[in-house]
Amino acid sequence: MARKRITPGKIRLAEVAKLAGVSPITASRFFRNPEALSAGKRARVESAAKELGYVPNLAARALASQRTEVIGVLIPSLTNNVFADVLRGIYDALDGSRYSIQLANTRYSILQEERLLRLFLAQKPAGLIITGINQTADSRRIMETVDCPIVQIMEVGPAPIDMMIGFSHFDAAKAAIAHLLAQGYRRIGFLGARMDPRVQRRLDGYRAAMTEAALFDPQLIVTTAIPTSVTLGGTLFADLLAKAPDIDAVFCVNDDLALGALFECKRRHMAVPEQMAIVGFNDLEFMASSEPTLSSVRTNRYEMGRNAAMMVIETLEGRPPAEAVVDLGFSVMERQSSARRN
Amino acid sequence: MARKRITPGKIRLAEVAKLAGVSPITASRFFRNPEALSAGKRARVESAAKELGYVPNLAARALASQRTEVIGVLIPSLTNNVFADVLRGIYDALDGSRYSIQLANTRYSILQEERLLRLFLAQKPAGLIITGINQTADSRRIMETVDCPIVQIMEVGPAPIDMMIGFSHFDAAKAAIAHLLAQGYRRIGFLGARMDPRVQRRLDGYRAAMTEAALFDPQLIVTTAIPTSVTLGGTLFADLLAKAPDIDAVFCVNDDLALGALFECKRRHMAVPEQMAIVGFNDLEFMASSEPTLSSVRTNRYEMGRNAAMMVIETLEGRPPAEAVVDLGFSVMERQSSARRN
DNA sequence: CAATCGCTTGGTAGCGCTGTCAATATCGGT
DNA sequence: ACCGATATTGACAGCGCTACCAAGCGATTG
Repeated sequence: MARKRITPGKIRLAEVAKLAGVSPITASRFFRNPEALSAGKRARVESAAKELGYVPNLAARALASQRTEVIGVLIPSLTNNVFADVLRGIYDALDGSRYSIQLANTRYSILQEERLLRLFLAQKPAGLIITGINQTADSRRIMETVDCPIVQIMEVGPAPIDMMIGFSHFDAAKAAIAHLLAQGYRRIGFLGARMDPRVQRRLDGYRAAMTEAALFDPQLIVTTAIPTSVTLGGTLFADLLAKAPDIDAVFCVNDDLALGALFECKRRHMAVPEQMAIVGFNDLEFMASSEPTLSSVRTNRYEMGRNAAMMVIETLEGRPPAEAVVDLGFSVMERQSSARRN
Repeated sequence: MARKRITPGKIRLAEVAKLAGVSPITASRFFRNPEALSAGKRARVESAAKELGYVPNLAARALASQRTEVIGVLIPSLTNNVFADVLRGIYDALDGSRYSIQLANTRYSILQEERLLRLFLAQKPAGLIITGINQTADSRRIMETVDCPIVQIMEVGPAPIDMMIGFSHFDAAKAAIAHLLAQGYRRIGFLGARMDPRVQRRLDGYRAAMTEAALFDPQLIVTTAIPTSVTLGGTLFADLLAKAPDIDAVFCVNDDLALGALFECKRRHMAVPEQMAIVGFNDLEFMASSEPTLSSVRTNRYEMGRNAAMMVIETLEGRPPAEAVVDLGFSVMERQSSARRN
């Protein structure tokens, strides 16, 4: 024999409908599309729901409607402040909306990403936000066949899966180097850690700018696969100085490395910027208040997250954004650490 | 008339069962409790599921079983690095398990927290991780009546709702001050931002230590409700110097403030620690590599997150932890910025 | 040899909601 | 007063899975 209802006191949609004197379907519609009801019934259902403290059962809704109101978010790291800002933007945009977030951490592995993607899509998310433009071929194929809005964030590039929001890491790095060149620096070193695809493109931008200026020298480049940290910034900077003692500036692929380099300069009693200019990337909050203040490339991370989430929502509500690819740009923040030579 | 099945090709449990030559119920059991099956059927169902690429429908499962495999996590901030580490611990602990996370941001508001709590609990989470021990009376009541493991994290205190893992912010701050006193500092300032309950308790610890040493002076305390930042650290430190120019040390409620204070010292050409000792709180990564290296109080944030998640899981699997309240302690990291006077 | 036990397996119904389509109410125009 | 069009409402069945209970089965026991 089958089970009996165990919780006879629970408030279901049927109870609300009964109290409001309408059919369950009408009550259901109230929660999904209130405009479809006549004003009278709408008010009746609303007060009935409030009186009973009704909360819809999302599992039942998801089962019956074959979709969820969950937006999947795939980011490579939870620790990196960069993603903290993006996430904050996403959460802010979704706050108060019907949608919620399912967050997963790919740990910079596109295989892990593919695994998580399959997991997500099996649950029919309402939308998807995924980091970067380098996915496995299988991931791409899966995403192209799935029927929900997808936004790739953090960078822009060719062939978006659906939508895209970010900026050009190549251009941003190139602009940072152009700034150093304009300030009169010539032997500009490069410090890179983790070397994920976006960092690689920053390296490409550096290489392009240096080559154009006929100043490129592989000796100026120090990179590692190790995850970034301030301590690592100091270590890499020491390595760079050992390889190329005559450098007059250093471009760091992120602000942690830049801060580490600054501390290492202090340790060696090298004056910044007189003996060594430093430029970071991302413009985290501390860059503007260090001593000396540190130059960096500002990226609009919060806006990126916020807009990405809004693009998903707008699409879901039938108002897809005019542009599928949004370039948020960047700005080179020129501060004391890269002041003009002499 | 009712709708027809729209997706005839979809792989459901019934298909797996058919291919495996067992009843749907047996197949269902395989996914929930494989040990209950005989070895033969287990293998058959397993290979059938793999062959068809079966992925269970979580909505249907949640609806039928009246529970979910989601652990709710309520934290006050996404930006604060402290919570990033905790989150990483939680995600790591749940990685590979059947459980997933629903994350929400209370923005340091216990009213917001209560709202989110109701939202969460209405969906019958498998467990709950909530920050701190200061909830509204209603929140407490709700949590006490709900039937799922709950872990309060970040601090320990009396009357846990269910389980608890953290450390004493009072003791930690007191130990930091004791360290400064032992090093010979006497006029020790206090810098506080945001002033959430845990920061308040750090202030209490400071006050207790200073009072015991007969050195307490309200002029030494500068606090603000503004969220913390490195820049703010510099500003508050400047305020403190204006109020009490004769201080010889400063205790900052977090490392960002400490870094800001360090930069402000450099700007004023005050030698650290000769003219001004600095101690932070949390021991973020950069504290060990700044110049000079900065003393701090190490807190075990990753472990806190990891253990909290494991406590929830273990309880769910019928192996509740021996101790409901876990004190992870702290350690005072003594570095150059608080080296002995003279 | 029947009774008992423990393990595995299956049948039935229902979890709470919504898609589909039909039915009814409302309305303006002729 | 009639017609068609539009807005509102309702009936039905089913989304995919699992709780509950019962039955099958071989082994053990008195």
